[in-house]
Amino acid sequence: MPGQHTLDETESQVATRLAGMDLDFEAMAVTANLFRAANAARNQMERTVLAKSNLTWTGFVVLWVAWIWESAETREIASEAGVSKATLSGVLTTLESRGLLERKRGERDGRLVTVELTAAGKKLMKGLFPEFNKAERHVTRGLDSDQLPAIAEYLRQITQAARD
Amino acid sequence: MPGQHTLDETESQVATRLAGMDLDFEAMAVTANLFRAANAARNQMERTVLAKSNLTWTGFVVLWVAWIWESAETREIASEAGVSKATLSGVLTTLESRGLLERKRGERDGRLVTVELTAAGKKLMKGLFPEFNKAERHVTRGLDSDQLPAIAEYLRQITQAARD
DNA sequence: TCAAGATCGTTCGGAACCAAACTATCTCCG
DNA sequence: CGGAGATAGTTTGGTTCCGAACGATCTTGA
Repeated sequence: MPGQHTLDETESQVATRLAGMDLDFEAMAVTANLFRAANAARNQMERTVLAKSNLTWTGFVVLWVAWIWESAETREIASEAGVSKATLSGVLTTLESRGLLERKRGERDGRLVTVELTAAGKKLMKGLFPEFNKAERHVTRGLDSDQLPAIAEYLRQITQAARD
Repeated sequence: MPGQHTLDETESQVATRLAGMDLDFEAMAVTANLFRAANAARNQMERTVLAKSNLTWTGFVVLWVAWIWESAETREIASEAGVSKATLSGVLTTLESRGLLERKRGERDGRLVTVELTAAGKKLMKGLFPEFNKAERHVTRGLDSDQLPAIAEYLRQITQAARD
């Protein structure tokens, strides 16, 4: 059955294929598995939690940030959600047209736009987030729970290092 | 200067805002930081390594998989790259039109398509990958190097758990 | 006071992205 | 054989995504 490789097969093929090159294989393994893990977790959550509410990943993250902060400026949201301001602009239009949030021009500074969830948006998040959290527990269930805080900290280090 | 929050500020706001709800905050911290880290690392690498070759992230990953396996079937590539077959189809068309790879219909099985890098594609990857690996080292530089294998293993566990 | 520059969000063009529908091919079994 | 069903990749339609260019607004300094 050619066509599907296990993680181990892939990594040993990588080692063979790149043998002799002056590379940091341990750093490579960390980043490669970082992307694999993030992708797999995202796909899983999109399928099991978000699809039934007809939300995209980014749409959910945007709602989540605005929900957590009660009201957020767009540049905050873009930064937290990890998308460009151009992308955010389109996503906000989509979510606004579905009545989940509202844009408000800044009064003190006319360039700014703040985003606030509508009642419908708040209700959606209130119902959805516990389910989302269940999925978060699901994808981390293979980890020793004593280690979770340490793992979160490792990931923060990567984020920090990647930001310059 | 409102507009930028640190990681700590964000996490403490989350804790405050969701206090009292029955949630697994440690699992939440792991997944939230997983996505932040993957995003930050990806953006960093796109800017510093991929942009100068006019490659998208996915384009690079597709080339990388085909390069590592010498020749790969599209379903393998889609699975390794973490994209749908529909997406892959479009990306392959883009890369093929740029002369970086070739599609070949399977001879034994006429449904299959295998992908192989052209000479130009191989040359590109050979020059690019060491630079990419430097960026991989850069984003992991905040981690204790003794811990790297263990961290890679944690991430494999997440990938595994998210796959069902 | 008022231009020059900085900063913000939107728009534009083109690539990436997915689910669902579709075409082509293969496999299985009666 | 030969049709029913499974499997592979492509197409379609609509959203997300980004960099670059753009207008609008604010800030700064002469």
